[in-house]
Amino acid sequence: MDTTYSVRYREYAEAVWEIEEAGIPVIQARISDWLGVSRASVSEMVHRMEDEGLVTIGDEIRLTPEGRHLAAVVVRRHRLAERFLSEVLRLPWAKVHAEAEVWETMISDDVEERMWAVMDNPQTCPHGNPIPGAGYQPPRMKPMAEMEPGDVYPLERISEELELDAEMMRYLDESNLRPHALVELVQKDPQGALTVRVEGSSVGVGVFAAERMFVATG
Amino acid sequence: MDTTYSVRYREYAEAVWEIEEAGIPVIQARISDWLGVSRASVSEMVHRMEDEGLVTIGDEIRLTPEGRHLAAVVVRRHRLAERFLSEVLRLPWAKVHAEAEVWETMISDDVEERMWAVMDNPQTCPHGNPIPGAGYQPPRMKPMAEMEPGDVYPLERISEELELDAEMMRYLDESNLRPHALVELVQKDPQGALTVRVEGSSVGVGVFAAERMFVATG
DNA sequence: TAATCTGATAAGAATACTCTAATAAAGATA
DNA sequence: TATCTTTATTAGAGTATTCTTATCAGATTA
Repeated sequence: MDTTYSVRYREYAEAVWEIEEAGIPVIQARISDWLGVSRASVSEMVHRMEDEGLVTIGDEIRLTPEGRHLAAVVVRRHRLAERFLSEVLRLPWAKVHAEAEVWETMISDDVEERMWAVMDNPQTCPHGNPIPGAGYQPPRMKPMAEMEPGDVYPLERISEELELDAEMMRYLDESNLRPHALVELVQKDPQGALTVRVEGSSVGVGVFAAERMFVATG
Repeated sequence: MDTTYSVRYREYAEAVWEIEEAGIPVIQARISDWLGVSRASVSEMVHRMEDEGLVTIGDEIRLTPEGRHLAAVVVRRHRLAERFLSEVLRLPWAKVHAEAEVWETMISDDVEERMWAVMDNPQTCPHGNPIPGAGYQPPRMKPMAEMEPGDVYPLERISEELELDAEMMRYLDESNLRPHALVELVQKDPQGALTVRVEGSSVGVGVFAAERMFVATG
């Protein structure tokens, strides 16, 4: 399935999916930032993808049904791999994202199927992001940045964008800021940086991170 | 470690190792056969590898210490991956070789280490080929083709060359012709094809295969 | 209204392979 | 000895992706 498209096409499709998911307008310049390639390269690639019927180019770049299906496969394998690396291989949290970038392209249909079977049909990656096709029903959520002092909510999700920063992931892991941890907002400084209390200790969270971590409110 | 060399260099190094291990003279034409690329490509590639100090080109192509180390890493990861795919993911035997071709070049140091830890320090791949660096002490062996009617020996090893043929692997698996199975030679036809008895049933084995399967004699 | 910023594109070149076709040398065979 | 086969090499080109540099259109700001 979908070995028809080159690794690079699949990674571009994934990038579009994730940028969309992060609520960022999907324009070429954002894809360029996301993938760390020049804008010229993105221009060429998205046009080739348009020729292949994977995207349409307008005010924004949009996945066609075929492109969306391709992206879903890649994102699914990425998150499933993260889960597998973390749960089965017990690789430290900070490393799973980078490894999964590689795994997402090496997992075949057969291996994917076996991974589902070995784990207990996980619905999200270890950071709480939904695995497409796993039937995850997200609770009501809001960014941690919008909590008020005294609020206590369970952490639900750490965005893909934040996962890119391995240092930050190590910090969150060591601070027990993981999905399902109960988080209490202690205070918010004038610039929006938070102090939260989790498992008995206080932890600082900057604005950038606080806008990309979500707590379940319902 | 060794991300310094491109995937293709690593695959060529692996091919040299395996051709050597199969007892075939390592010349460019054999590498071309083994990898399924043109001889012209092999000529260019081995010269580039010579420039990089990975091989020397003489009557035969020889791995330098650096090239040998590189090849050992790739072969080790290949066989470790086969073991993992077979034992942990329970992928059918006939499929693990092809999957491991992909895995061998994508596994990182971290993942390799975790794979060792999850399995019980395996010494061979599921087909009995030694995992370099695992300290396997091979028993005395001979090709099944050299057995005499009435001989009974445990199967020890199915060569890498035979693994390439997924149909054959399925056949061997279904016939219970796996490492450690006790094999009795029933008869040998004039052209050398064997009839063997394994786990109560009789199985035919052609010359090509019989020369590439080894039984432990000591 | 002009300067600046953001986004998209085109031209031209590089990289790391791959191929086919032509040629040459060495070895085997008749 | 002549021919056939195997092996290695070179020349020339193709592919998929990347880059830098230059240009241009639209939007925003001064």
